[in-house]
Amino acid sequence: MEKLYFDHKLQGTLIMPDLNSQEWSEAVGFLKAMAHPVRLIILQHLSDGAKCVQVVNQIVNTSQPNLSQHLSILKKAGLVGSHHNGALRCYYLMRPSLVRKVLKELEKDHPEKVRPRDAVIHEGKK
Amino acid sequence: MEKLYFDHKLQGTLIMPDLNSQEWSEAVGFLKAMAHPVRLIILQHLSDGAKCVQVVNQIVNTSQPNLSQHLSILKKAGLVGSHHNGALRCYYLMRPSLVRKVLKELEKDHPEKVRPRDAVIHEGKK
DNA sequence: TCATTATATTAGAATATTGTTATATGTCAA
DNA sequence: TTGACATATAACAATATTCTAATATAATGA
Repeated sequence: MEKLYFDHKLQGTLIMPDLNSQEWSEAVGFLKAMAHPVRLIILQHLSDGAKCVQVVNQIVNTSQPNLSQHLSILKKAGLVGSHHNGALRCYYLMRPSLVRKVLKELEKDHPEKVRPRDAVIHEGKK
Repeated sequence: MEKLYFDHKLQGTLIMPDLNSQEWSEAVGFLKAMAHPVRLIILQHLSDGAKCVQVVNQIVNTSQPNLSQHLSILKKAGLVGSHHNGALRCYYLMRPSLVRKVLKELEKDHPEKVRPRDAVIHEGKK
């Protein structure tokens, strides 16, 4: 993994032009972590406030070990953190704004007006 | 795949409460499609305007068949569409607003202030 | 200390994703 | 029609992800 696909020095005026290689990987890591139904549900509920595993386990319909693994994946990606609360362990968002905004964008799934720009670029090889 | 993890009828005031099962799958599909370095680069560049495969191929550092496969994945997910332009094929965003906003959120990677809410919920089993 | 509860870790099979190589299809221009 | 170019598809090996079952750890209360 972590093959280098792209040299960002080439860029002009794009969204995300200034991310270095590591930040780019982090961004992909965020998306990967979110791209699973169980983990997206977890994030959805953590964006409503920190919760202990017990509670999350009641919400998400999967086994305890599986839930624990998914939480671990979210943690490694840097999307959530955790702290102890007695015998319990509670998780919270580490990137609350990112997570909430992405969820909101996914929510309003207005099939947007697509207007393929007329000026299509096709220079071919130089 | 497509196991059912969650019954949305349970929900209170969450982000994305109103998505039905199919819409939820679509949302996860969007994230999955975006969660790959090559595909994220493609989306980044398409968000700057429709482009033909040739041009994308100059930007992304991978083989032609591999690029074609990634474009196909993006298309199946519903994130991009394509049209012919003579012998060329051009791709454009089908969800421009979604893609751009997610990219922008990933861009400003301000490690956000995390304030785990004091009122942690831990009701345990009823 | 011992059980109990809460959570994490490990191991492994099943499945999915990825990249490469080879080949197919479609368009255009000569 | 033929050849060159542009892109897609198929087949397959390599790798990654996922879930389950079993086990481990850690805190709490009797």
